[in-house]
Amino acid sequence: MPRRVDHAERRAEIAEALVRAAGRLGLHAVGMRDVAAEAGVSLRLVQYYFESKEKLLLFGLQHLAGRFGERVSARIAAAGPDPGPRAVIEALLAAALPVDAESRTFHHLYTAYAVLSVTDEALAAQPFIKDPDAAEATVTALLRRAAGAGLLRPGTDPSAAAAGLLALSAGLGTGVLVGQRTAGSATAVLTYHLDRIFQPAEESGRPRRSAPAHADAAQAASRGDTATP
Amino acid sequence: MPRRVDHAERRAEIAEALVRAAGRLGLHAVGMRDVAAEAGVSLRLVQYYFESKEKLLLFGLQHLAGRFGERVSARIAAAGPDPGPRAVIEALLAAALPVDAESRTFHHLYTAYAVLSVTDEALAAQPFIKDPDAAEATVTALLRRAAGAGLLRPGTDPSAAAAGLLALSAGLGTGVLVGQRTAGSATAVLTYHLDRIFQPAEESGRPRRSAPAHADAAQAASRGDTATP
DNA sequence: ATTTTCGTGATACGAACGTATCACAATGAT
DNA sequence: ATCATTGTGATACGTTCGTATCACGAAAAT
Repeated sequence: MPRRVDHAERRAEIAEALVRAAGRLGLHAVGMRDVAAEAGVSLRLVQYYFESKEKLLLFGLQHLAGRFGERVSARIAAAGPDPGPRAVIEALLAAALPVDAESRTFHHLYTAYAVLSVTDEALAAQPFIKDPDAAEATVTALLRRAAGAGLLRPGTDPSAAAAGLLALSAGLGTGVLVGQRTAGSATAVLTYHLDRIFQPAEESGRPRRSAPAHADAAQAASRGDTATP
Repeated sequence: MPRRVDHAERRAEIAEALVRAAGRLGLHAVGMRDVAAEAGVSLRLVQYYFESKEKLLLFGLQHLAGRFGERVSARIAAAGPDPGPRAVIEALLAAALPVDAESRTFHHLYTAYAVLSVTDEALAAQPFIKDPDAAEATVTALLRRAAGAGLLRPGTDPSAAAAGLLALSAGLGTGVLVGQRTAGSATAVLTYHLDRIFQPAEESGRPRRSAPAHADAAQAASRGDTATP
């Protein structure tokens, strides 16, 4: 049966299997055999396409980061053509919240990798640690632009606010992940804090694009139940 | 040599050893033999005082939570007699930031446990998941009190702000842990956000107790270097 | 004084894991 | 048509892990 096969594609499939298996069993508990079974191939094949477990893990992380990037881009694109700074930031931050199965796995494994990177220097050297840095730079730039356009409340420091938003989103995500907080409440808290940064929409001319102002929903949902009807 | 021995104390010592070993090797990599070696006892003793690894891990988590609680209390007590709401909140949040070796280990292992709890229901059922809940309730109450005393900026929602602060602190902590952010920058961002919640100090009568207003240090240090001279 | 219980060490066991080896079929090159 | 290369399966190896077993010394109970 051994036809010529696309290595990159094969590796991607196996990485996908790793992500699925790790999402189910936990990254610490997943073994080569689990990945092989999940991918529907033999153990040997996993060994063949990734020489060692460490390389598999590394590639899995990169694969995950790539998929996450695509997800964020898609969300931003879905915010419509030429979205305002707030819409972009909102899409960016919301993409990181574990609201569905896919983003839940993202957050789960990202956190697991982060924990591993504390004691594994090969992982610590990986650029995924620097990804948040890039995200922060992006949000900072966005906020600066918004500040220039007078969209922010006075006295807002774009750099500090950006760092805060990213950390907030990450912290909320973890809260959702461990079941301490619902996805709805996390979103509400996020919206609340965006409202504290962005100037409230003025009631003038054309209807505003974003922020349908569930500012009060924030307090209601902040502690508790999902928004699902 | 076998004199009568205090079980509770012994278990605490072993749990301490577990924490040290896990802080060094990572929670995923620590085994019973590592704990035994770290505690300077035989493998059998670890087995004797904790029947299984799972029980050891569970006890280790509780032990860690206990020590963390003491740390927070000490920080609050160190804020002086009858400290204001802001001082208490500041102490609470700052205690969670990984600024020294001890708090670093706290954050590292807490996060590791949190990740494990996603796939391990025995861990998920553990009350340490609920501890953040209690902290959030405390901060919310504190903020409510402060709001009543007119210490907060108008329009602040105590519940949403409390949730935000806790999540912010957790997120910043993770950033510091993985080396994406320095302890100094995390503290600065935290201070910035507290400044955005609490009313700025009025320049009246007696000198104010807290908040020496390094509000501008926040922007300077937000991206970068430690505060160490 | 004897017996029972408690604390401790040494060592063994079975399972699971990552990795390595061997064999061989299918393909592309010559 | 032959040969080297590539893809794949089956299986074995050595290690490490959590746990279990056995033995024995010291204290407490009788």
